[in-house]
Amino acid sequence: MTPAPAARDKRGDLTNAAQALFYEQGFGATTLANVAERAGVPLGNVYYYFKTKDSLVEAILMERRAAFDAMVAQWDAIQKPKARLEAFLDMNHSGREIVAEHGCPVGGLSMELGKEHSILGDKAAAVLARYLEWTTAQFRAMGRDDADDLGLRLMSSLQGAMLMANSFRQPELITREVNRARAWLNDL
Amino acid sequence: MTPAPAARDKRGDLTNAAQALFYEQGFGATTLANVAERAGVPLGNVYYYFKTKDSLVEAILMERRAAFDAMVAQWDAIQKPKARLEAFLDMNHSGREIVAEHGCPVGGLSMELGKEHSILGDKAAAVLARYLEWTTAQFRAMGRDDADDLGLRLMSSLQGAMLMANSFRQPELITREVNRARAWLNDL
DNA sequence: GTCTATACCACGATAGAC
DNA sequence: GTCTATCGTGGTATAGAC
Repeated sequence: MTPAPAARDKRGDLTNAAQALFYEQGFGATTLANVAERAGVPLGNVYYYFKTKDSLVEAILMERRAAFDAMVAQWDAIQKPKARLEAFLDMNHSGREIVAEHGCPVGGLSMELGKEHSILGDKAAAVLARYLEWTTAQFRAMGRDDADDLGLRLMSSLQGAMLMANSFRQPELITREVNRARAWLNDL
Repeated sequence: MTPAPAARDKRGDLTNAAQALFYEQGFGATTLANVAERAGVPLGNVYYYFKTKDSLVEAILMERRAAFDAMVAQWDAIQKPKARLEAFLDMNHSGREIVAEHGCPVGGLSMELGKEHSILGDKAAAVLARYLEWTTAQFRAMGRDDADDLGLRLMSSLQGAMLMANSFRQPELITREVNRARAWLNDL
């Protein structure tokens, strides 16, 4: 048997590079040459894996959805719904530095792609909707019949805090809002 | 005396066109040819008024600041600070349809320009900061010494609502948040 | 001040050898 | 599957006649 020669996952390298660059610079400002370079792949070869730039961002949206689903799988092992939401808040808080630097990865893409490019914008919004559905489900599990309202309020306040934190480059604004949300959650 | 031949303000036409297009399509996605066409000005002539595309967006940022200052001048004629904030909320509510379609004009520019283009991003953030300063000043006039916190909370919740409303194309999300803010304001 | 023509470059995407 | 070379388009910005 020949020893397996550490097969390289070029497709994965490309989505990783693209994910980071679209997040840091935006979709429009990032060129496929940027992505290829960061992934260590020649430009021409990108097109073997992704026929267009659009299909690349679609792949990233799907990965983000999958990543969130994986987190959800962990959180759903927690007994109490309130504790699940607290875990969700913890995650939001732990990302505060990066978010203050580059904004919310999902919110940012949704905003950019939503302008003019309506097909891709809808796909980004669908990822955001998934976050919203999950938070709403937790409030419902808590027995609240205003769960829709509460879920929206939580997501909306976090999005607002992330936008302000990003505009002013102040991660503490996220800390503040997360703490407020934690207290609010306990008083419900 | 020759009758004044309805002098045309080309510079103004250009900033108006650019304002609308940057808002609808984003800064990066809008070409100077788009702007020129919408303004009814030949492409080459744009450069007589604005040396670069960047200087055009800077001019727009200044106009937005001036427009806000003009609103503020009206609101400041209102006696009670709480009523001034209510007027501010009314304005936010009245724009809900357009905001659901294209997002917050200031927040959107701040987000887009903040990515990579840090100089312009700061200028956009400065406009947002001005909104924040004004709301904070109203809470201070109400005698609250947590005015900083309250001002931030108001702006942040509005930004969050606008982002969600835009992602999902639902103006009612803004109505909801504005109503909540109104009630919150009364209970303070 | 105005406008046409165009330089110049960067990008997305393809062709085609290996 | 991989990679180089390149096409075609469309963008910012300029030159220079009027």
